[in-house]
Amino acid sequence: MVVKDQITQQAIILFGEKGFSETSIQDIVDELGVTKGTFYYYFTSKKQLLKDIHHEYISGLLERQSRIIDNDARTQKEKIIGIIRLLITDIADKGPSARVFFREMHHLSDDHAKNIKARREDFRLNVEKVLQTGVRNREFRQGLQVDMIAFGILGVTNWSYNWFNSDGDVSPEELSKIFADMILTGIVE
Amino acid sequence: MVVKDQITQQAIILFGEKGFSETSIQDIVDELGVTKGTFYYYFTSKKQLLKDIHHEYISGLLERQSRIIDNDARTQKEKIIGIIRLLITDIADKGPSARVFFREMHHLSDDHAKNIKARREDFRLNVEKVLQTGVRNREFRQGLQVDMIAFGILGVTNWSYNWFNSDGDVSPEELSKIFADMILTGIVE
Amino acid sequence: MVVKDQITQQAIILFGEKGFSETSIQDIVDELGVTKGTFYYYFTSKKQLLKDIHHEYISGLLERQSRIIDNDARTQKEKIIGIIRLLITDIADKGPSARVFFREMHHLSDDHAKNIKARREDFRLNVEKVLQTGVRNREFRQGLQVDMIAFGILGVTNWSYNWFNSDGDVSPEELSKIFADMILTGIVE
Amino acid sequence: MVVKDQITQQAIILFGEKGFSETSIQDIVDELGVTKGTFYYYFTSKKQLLKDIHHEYISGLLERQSRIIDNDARTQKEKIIGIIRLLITDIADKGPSARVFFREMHHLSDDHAKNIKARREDFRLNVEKVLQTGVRNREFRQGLQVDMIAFGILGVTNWSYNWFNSDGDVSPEELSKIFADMILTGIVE
DNA sequence: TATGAATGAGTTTTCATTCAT
DNA sequence: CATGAATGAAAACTCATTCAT
Repeated sequence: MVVKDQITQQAIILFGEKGFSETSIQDIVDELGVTKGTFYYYFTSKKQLLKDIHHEYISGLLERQSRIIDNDARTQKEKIIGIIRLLITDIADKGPSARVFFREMHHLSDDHAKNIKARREDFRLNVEKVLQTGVRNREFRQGLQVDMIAFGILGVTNWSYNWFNSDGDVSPEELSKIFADMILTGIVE
Repeated sequence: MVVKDQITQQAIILFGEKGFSETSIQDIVDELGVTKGTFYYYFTSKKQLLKDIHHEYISGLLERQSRIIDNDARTQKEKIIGIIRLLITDIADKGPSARVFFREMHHLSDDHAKNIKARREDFRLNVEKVLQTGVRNREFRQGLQVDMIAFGILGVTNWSYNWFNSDGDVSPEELSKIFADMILTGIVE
Repeated sequence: MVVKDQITQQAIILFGEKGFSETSIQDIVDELGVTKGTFYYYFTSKKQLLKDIHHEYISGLLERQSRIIDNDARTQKEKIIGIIRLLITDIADKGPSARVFFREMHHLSDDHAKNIKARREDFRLNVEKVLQTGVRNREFRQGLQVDMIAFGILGVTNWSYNWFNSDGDVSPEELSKIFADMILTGIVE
Repeated sequence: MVVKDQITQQAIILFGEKGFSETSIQDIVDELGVTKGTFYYYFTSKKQLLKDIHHEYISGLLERQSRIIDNDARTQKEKIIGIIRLLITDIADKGPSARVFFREMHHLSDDHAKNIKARREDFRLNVEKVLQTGVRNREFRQGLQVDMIAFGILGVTNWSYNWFNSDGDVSPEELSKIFADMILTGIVE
C-alpha cells in the first residue's frame, strides 16, 4: 500500500510542475522505478488519481476549517484570520498539492467534479456564514455583500499558489497577517 | 486574413471551455469548416497560437492600464479603483479570453513564456508603483508592504475568472465597487 | 481512397484468418506498409471497420437476394435454389468476408449491431416469405413451420463457412445442388 | 476441487455471453470472489481452460453419439433422428457451453486444436458412416454424397446455437422433429 | 490452497505536424 | 490560399502471467 502513496505523491509533484495533461503515467512511474502496470493495479485511471488528490486536499481543508469555525471562543474576525492563515500556510507547505488543487480542477471528469465542486462550495459558504454572523453582531460593516466578499477573500488567498514562494523574504505567517490586515481594515490611511 | 482571426477567436472559445490540452487543432478547424492545413498556413504551431492569444490579451491590459495610470488628474486611490474595474470588466466581457489568459499560462513554451511573463510582471509592478506613490503621499497606510498588497489585489480580481458570471445578480460595475471597497477600506465596522 | 479499400481488404483477410480480436491494427497496416495513423485517418475505430465490412457484406447479399425473389418468372422452389446457390457461392468466392460475417458478428458494438442484425433478419424473413408463398401455392408441403425451416436452410448454407473449401473435390455449384436436393426432397429413398 | 469447477462453469457463462477474448480472467474470478492467483493454481493458462471446456463438450457428445449409433436395434434413419435430437437438445440445455463450443473454437491454440478438431471430425465421420450404411441398405437415396450431406445435417443443427431459444414457442423436441423431417423427406409436396 | 503485488508486452487511440499538389 | 493524405511519436489503458509468501 506504500507504493500507492508513493505514486500519489509523485503525481502531485509532477502535476504541480508540469500540469495534469503534460504529465504521463510513464513520467510518474519512471520516477519510482515501477511500471505502468503497477499504476493501473492501484488506480483505475489517471483521472481517478486526480480525483483522489482533490478529494484528499479538500477534505483536509474542510476539516481544519471546521476546527476554526466551530471554536465558539473566537470572534468572527478571528475566524476569518484563521481561515486566511489556513489557506496561505497550506499553499506554502504543500505547494504542489495546492497547485494541482487550484489549477487542475477542470480536468476532473464531470462525474468526479460534482463531488469535489460541492465541497469546494461548502468551504466558500462556510466563509460566507462567518461573514454573515460577523455582520449581524456588528463585527463587520453593515450592508456587506457577503457572498462577493467571500469570493474576494478566497481570491486573495488562493491566487497565491501562482506566485508565493515560502523560501522568499516573506514567511507564510507574515503573508497571512498582511492579507488579513488588508481584508479587514483596507489599505487607505 | 479574416480566416486567421476566426481561427484565433474559435481557439479562445474552445481553450476557454475545454482547456488548451483538451482542445485539438481539429476541434478548432472543424468548427470553422476549414482543414488542419489551413491552420498551419497561418500558425506555425499550436503553442504559437496560444502565445498570440496571451500576447494580445496582456497587450490590451497594459495599454489600458497605462491610460489609467498616466492620467495625472487621478489620485492613486482612483487609479487602484480603475485597475480593479479594468480587470473585472475584462473578465466579464471577454470571459473565454480571460480564462485562457489566467489558467492556461503554464502551457506556454519556455521561450514564449518569458516575454509574456515579463509583461504580466510589468502589469503587477505598475500596481505596485501606484501603491508606492500612494503610500508616499499618504493616501495609503504607512508601512504597507506594497509588493504583497499588489499580489493580493490581483488575487481578488483575477480569481474571479473562476466563478464570475456577468449574467448573474451582480454586474461587473457593482462587483468592481464591492472589491474596491473591500481593498481600500476593509470589512470591519 | 484506394488506401481505404486496401485496408478493408487486408482487414477482411486477417479477421478471417485469425479472428477480429486476434488481429491488431498494427497487423493490418504492417501488411500494407502504412502506419497506424493512416488507419485512423480513414476509420474512427477498429469496430467501425468491422461494421463497414458487415454492412458491405449484408448489403450485397440483400441486393442479390432481391434480384432472385423479385423475378416473377421463377417458382418458389427455384427461388429457394437460387438463394442456396447465392450463399454457397458467396462463401466460396469471398471466403474471408464470409467468415468475418458469420463468425465475428458478436464483436459489433451494440450500436452498430442493431442495424446489421435487422438486415440479417430481413434476409431470413425473405426466405420465410418465399417458403410461405410456396406453401400457399402447394409447391411446398402443407403445414410446414416456415420460420424454423428458414433457420434450417440458413444453417445448412451458412455453416459451410466453417469447412467449405472451393478448391476441393466439390465445386460450389455442385454443393449448391446437393444441398438444394437435400432440403427440397430429403435423403430417404 | 469444487473451486476448479466453479471457475469452469463461470467461464463458460462469460465466454458464451461475451466471447473468449472479451472475457478476462479477472471477470471470471470476480464473479466468484476469488483472485487471479487462484485461477492460475488450477489452470496453466486461459487457453488451457478453453481446451478443457471443448474437451468436456465434445467428449459428452461423442459418448452419447456412440450410444445412439451402437444400438443395433435402430435403423439408420432412427440414428440420424437421434443425432439431430442429441445436438438440438444439447444446444437448448447447455446454451453457453454450446456457444463456446461452436463459436470459440478458433481461439484454441494449434496444439490444443489438433485433438479437439480430430474428435469433432470423428463426430462428423460417424454421421457419414450412418448415412453410408443407410445408402447401402437402401434406407437412403442411392448416389447420396454422404460427406456433403453430413456437413449439411450438422449445419442445420449446429447453426441453431446462433438463434435458438428454448424458452420460445418451439420446444427442443419439436425443433428436432421439424429438422429431422426436413432432412429426411424434404419440403416439397 | 490461495493471495496480492507486480510486470511487460501489447492494445487501441490521439494528434500535432509535414508536405506535395 | 488551401487541402487531403500521411506520419510518428506518444498517450492511456489492458491483461495474461509470474511469484514470493
